[in-house]
Amino acid sequence: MGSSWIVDASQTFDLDLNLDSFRLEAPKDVPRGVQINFMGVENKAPVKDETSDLKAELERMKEENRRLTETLSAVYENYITLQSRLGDVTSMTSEKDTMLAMLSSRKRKAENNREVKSDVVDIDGSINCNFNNNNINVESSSSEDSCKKIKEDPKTMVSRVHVRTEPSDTSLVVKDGYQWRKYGQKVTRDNPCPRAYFRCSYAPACPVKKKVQRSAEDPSVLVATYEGEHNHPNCTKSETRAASNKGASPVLISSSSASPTKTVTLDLTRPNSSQVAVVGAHHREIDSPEFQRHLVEQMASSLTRDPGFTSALAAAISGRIMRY
DNA sequence: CGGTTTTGACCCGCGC
DNA sequence: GCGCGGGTCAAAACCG
Repeated sequence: MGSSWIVDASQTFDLDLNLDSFRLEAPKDVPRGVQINFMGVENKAPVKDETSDLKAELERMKEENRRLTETLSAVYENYITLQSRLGDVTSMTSEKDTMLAMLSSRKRKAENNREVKSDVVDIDGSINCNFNNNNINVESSSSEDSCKKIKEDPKTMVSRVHVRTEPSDTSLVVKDGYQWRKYGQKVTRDNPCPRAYFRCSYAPACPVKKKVQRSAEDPSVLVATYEGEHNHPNCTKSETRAASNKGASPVLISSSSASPTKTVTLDLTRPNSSQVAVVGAHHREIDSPEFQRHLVEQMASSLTRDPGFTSALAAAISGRIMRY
């Protein structure tokens, strides 16, 4: 594993989840029919009592906020530690795979061109981890791909995205913020699952192509291979509308032809995960406002699409209302 | 009605 | 030259 950058999304936007900031308990001695406001301030209370109450409340909230911040920091550190350990373990695994692949490569020289996945993993030493659904692994290479056209044109960028989907999901749809038109499907020799061919339909002149096929080893994993670069801006809305709720939703990290290798691993399934670890990506791309905006959009859409998050939010709100 | 998907046919490069 | 396999074409079907 090479150098790495940690992008802390909390640097760009604050998400204050301290629900205790919105205390809705009514004073116990408030008679029925008396209207109170949501700040817990009784209109008829004397000014001095009100001030002291507010001060006490403020101090208590500060203390609670401090404790929550410490807890969050501890969780974040644990996350980073686990992430690095996982990276170590998987890189060791990929090194072992490299040795095995090298030993067996001579025996199956004729099939080397079809061993794209393992080759890319060997060359990149990338992480191929799957925490749970929607976990994504993006691999990119500029010249190591087996595709002949790519070898003829070394500037053509090829990136590979691994998307874990629901086992019941049989569609070959990978939502990546662009609008695609399927132009072919083929059953290949080394994989019983058909491979779908897509072109970017947002711009007729856009040279980008996408191939999507289920992994032969793990049918719940979709492997999307992107060739070329989009020559137009993103079109998230149209893609979202066209793809509806079907398909997995990775984050597309557009790759420049100059970067030989790129691995991006995102875990969008944790509602509290505000950290994104980007390994081996170009710093300028991470710093770019477009990248960060896209990141935030994807995080927000991931949260709102998550039924668990929305139901928990609804339960929390309704619980507060019922208590009140 | 226009855009998308499906699917069989066709093209092309590679290995034997 | 021939067969094989991956990639593309294009007409028909489908859908909103």
